[in-house]
Amino acid sequence: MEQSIKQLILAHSTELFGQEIDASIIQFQKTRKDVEGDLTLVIFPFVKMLKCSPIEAGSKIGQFIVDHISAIDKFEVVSGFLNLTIATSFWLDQLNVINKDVTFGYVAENSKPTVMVEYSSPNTNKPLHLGHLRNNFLGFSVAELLKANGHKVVKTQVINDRGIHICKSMLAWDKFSPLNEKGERETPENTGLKGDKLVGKYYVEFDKQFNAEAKQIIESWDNGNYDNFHPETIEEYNRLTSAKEGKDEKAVKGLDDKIKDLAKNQTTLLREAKEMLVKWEAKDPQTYLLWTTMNSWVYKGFDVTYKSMGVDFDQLYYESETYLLGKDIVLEGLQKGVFFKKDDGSVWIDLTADGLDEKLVLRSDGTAVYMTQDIGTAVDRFNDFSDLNSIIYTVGNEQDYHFKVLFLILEKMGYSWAKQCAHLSYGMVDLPSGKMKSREGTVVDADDLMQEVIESAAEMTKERGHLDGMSEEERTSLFNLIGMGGLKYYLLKVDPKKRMLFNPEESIELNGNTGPFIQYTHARIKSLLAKSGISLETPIQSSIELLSEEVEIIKLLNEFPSVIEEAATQLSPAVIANYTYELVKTYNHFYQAIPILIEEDEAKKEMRLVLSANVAKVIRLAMRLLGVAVPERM
RNA sequence: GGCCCCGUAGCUCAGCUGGAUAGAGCAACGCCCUUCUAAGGCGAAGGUCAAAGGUUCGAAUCCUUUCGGGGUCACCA
Repeated sequence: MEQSIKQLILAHSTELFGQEIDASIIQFQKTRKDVEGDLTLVIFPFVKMLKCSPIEAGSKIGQFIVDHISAIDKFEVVSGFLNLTIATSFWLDQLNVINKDVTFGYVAENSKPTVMVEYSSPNTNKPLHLGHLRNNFLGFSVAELLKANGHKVVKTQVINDRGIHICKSMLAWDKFSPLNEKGERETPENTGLKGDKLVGKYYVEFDKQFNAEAKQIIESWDNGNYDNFHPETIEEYNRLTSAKEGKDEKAVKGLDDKIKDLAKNQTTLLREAKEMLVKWEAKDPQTYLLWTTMNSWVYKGFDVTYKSMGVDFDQLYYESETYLLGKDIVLEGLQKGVFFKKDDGSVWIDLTADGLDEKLVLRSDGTAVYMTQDIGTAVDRFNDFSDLNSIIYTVGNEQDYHFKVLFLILEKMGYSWAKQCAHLSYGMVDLPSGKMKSREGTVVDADDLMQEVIESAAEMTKERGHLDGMSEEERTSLFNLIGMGGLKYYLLKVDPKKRMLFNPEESIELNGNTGPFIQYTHARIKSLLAKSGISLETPIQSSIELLSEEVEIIKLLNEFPSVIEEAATQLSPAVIANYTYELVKTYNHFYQAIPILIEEDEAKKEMRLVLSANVAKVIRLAMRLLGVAVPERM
């Protein structure tokens, strides 16, 4: 509709304004709810050209549109805004079109280039937490959005399965796990613990012992006992200690942290962990066995968590398999002169000309760093998928700098696809108590949270739900659907880019802008339709009069395709969430005010049922994009 | 300190490619279930859009500065 008006004005611009006009000055917006009309044209840009008042200009253009487009019934000019009223028959035609389309709003699949969406990408040394939930729900949803917008999508993750952090858990398990009566160390089988939880337990244990050891070292330094330490270390300690003199609290804390780091580097535990990493890189059989065993526990645990989350992956990448390729590419780049080597043998890239720093890409001992493996993984992916057009990395915004550098390196290496890569950077999830810190035990475990949310949904649904005649199995799956739906919606309704606050009480709310509220509306419509027993196939006659409440709904339904497009372009599920909430609120207002089943006029009743059915359909299609299922009853 | 992000109602968030009187939810207050699921609806209340300048017919939205919060600048990942 906007397009046809635009074209009309452009085609007759000379006639109307005495000159050619630029398309950009034709600006439409939604008409305010408190004035009459469906579509508003902003008149201000035309005023100068016509040299008359906004009212005169608006009237002239308005009359012209009404004369030429039959679907525009009338117009009204209010202080520089031309409000156009669209004929009800137009809206009814739209409703019929929407009604016929079972995947209304979705673009035909695979009609656009292939996109890879990376998300989750956990370390294999500890269980998934609340931050991962935001990441996973976001990544999954963005993948769905891109599919609905016509792209072919490959969902992936890279598993950070190697590195010093993994060795820490391995070492701690090896050293500290108690033996049971059979002489076995702790395993998921003999403890009943989920694999990722067991490994995480030892990661925490490592940290505990490690800190205790560092503390002891600092104490001995404080007591003037410097035996067994390198003179340089002692010198550094003395330098840092004396620097504390007369400094404020914050500066002293910073220096204390540096002293702590210094002491940590002297611990036997860290030294042993480093030795283990070297052994691992040398493929020492015993270390390798321990590594594969413990990783397999973690993967089993993750699988359970992913299943509860309702997310999946088409292709997995393991850092342990891509870091070598990364090293090769760095060496290739060194030949090409993209990178340079320092005296100690470490390899760097100089990005100062791009306003960034020098960045390490290979350690002096030749081992890979984070960047090395990310380069390898990216190249690996484009090798694996010949039709791949771009990669979207769902990673927290604390890594903004890393990805800026990564994309720049790939570009300098001459990969044509480098410019297509994007970092879907999302904000951290804060708790009311502050930031989540795994070391301080303030993380919210993903499994625990999901379980709590489902239990809470069960409790509240038993209280107020409509569960008669439902089997135990159906109930369980309903509680799950409501609990998880609420959690996903809660995490996705906020703009991904923004840091967000996770309030445990709000996350299980059922009222207001929540997942269950939307699910409830869907269930209520389904109940209505079930009772009606009407066929929704036959088109509605366009002669029916529409109430403003009905037009409002059709208008919103009509926007759905462009909402999907916008959400996909912006990589923002929040756009979908906000739209759906708006639709549901508008529908509820209608539902409350207008009789549907009890309407005596059959044609009106049928139209309202078709309208309701399509609201339910759009709710379902929209929620599917968020990974949220909707129930038939609740 | 350099660079990046953020600041909208008591709280959590929309609105940001400039357009009409800045919107929701939660909390607090009042009303509506012998009409279809009240997990709902209606009403009232709540704002110096961090502050100050600038651009513009018009600024929450764009630019500059200041203040406040966060992130990042590792031979960690």
